[in-house]
Amino acid sequence: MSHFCLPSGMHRSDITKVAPLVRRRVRVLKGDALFHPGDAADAVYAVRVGTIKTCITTASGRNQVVTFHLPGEIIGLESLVQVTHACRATALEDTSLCLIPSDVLKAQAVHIAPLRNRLLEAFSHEARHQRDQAVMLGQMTAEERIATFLLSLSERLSARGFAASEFLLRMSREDIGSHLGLKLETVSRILSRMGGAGLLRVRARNVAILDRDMLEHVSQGLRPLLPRTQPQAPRMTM
Amino acid sequence: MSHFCLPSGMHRSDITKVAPLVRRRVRVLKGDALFHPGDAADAVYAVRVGTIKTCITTASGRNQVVTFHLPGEIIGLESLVQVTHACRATALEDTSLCLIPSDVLKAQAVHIAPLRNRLLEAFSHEARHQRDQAVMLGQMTAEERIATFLLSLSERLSARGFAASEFLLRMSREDIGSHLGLKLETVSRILSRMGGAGLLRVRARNVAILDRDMLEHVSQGLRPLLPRTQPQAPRMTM
DNA sequence: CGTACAGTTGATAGGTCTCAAGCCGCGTGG
DNA sequence: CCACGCGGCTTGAGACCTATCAACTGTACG
Repeated sequence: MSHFCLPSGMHRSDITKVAPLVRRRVRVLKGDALFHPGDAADAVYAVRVGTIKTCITTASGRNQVVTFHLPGEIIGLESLVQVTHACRATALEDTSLCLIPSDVLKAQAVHIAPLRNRLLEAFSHEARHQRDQAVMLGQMTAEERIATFLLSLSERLSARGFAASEFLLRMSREDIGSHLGLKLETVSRILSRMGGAGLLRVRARNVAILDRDMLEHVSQGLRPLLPRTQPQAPRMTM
Repeated sequence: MSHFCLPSGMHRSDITKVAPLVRRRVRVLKGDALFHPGDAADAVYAVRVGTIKTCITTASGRNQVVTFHLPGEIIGLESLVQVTHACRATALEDTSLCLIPSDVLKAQAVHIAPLRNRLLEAFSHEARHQRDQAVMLGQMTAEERIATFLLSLSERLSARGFAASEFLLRMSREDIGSHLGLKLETVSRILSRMGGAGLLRVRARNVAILDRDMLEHVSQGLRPLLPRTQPQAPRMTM
């Protein structure tokens, strides 16, 4: 339940709470990086408009999308603790962010109790989010992962005032797959399948959720898998 | 690299730092629970002797081992932020822990800067750990996962002064599988395979790492999979 | 209008799961 | 002390899901 709403970063209200600390705005063009692995980690960011993905590269050179950051969400909390970034943060569309220098944030946290608590909460939230992601990757099928992912996107977007049931996927099929531990072909197939089953309407990167209840059932594995090819006569009378 | 040393909780030195705050000791017998989901989350624990597993149950009723907590590691950091536990913490052997009430910890953190930083670090560490877990589940094969898991155990045990290359698995094959997103049969098969290949010596829950270099190669997918059946004559001269 | 890239779809291969049978170690009780 | 039974573990055969390889379509952009 509560483990499976997978938004990341702080809540909406957090943005306004720390508003006085914001030092400047940053713009990142589609495809450009906000920071690279190895860069000095000296600021925390909040997405104002746009979308950012953070990717990590493993020792063996494989890449994985760790998180998609939507408007209102926080990036780079780790810079309060570490000196360099481990991830690469890339803009999926032209994006503008608020920048708060991490030393300012740390200095202010000494005096302001609510801010301290907010930081703890944000970290805790991040840990929970990553744990839920691990649980998802550990035991969900491809269909369950994609259903969960779409519902999470829907929820987070609607929390920011966007339409809950019709939205644009800012990321490629490959990005989605990377985030969910799947290949792009599998993502594509399952989106098509969900479209065919009437759960979604998918046209390129436009997605409309047509049957949210059913999608939730799928996300919890309560439903036999959707038909792989066409349904056929399910079982003849012997 | 640094992403794949997967210890959880604070470092060794943390234990002593917060020693004055410790209010009492707790003992949990093998198989018993330290706390259940829904229980009030009002304390943070540090393992003194023994091993604890924390499990989460998803909305669909499936269970997953989130973390194994070895001596020196921290449990229940979330209680600084949340009022109830989401996980179940179970002892894998008779275990004794230090208990620090979370309100005491929070109160002290107001005055003691190093403690504050420690808490942030611990949270950040936890988030990183969970992220690495997600990356592992997202793209590693069963062999890579198990190699990574064994190396992580070895590293964490040796950090606490235990032997690095020969240790006892406190958890069942099923627990390992649950933690790694695999079934117990797969865990068993792969341990056997690694034994047969000379990387390990496995007898029941005793594990000895015989070829750490090779195990590291396997953990990074740099090696063609170990032979599935018996090694046979590796390759005859045609 | 053609190139390039993202996405779709098909056929096949491969890894892990499932189901099933047996083995082993250990605690219990005769 | 040994027989027994149970849970944890091993091993095998087959099915299933997802990856892989490949062809093709559509679409954005020069």
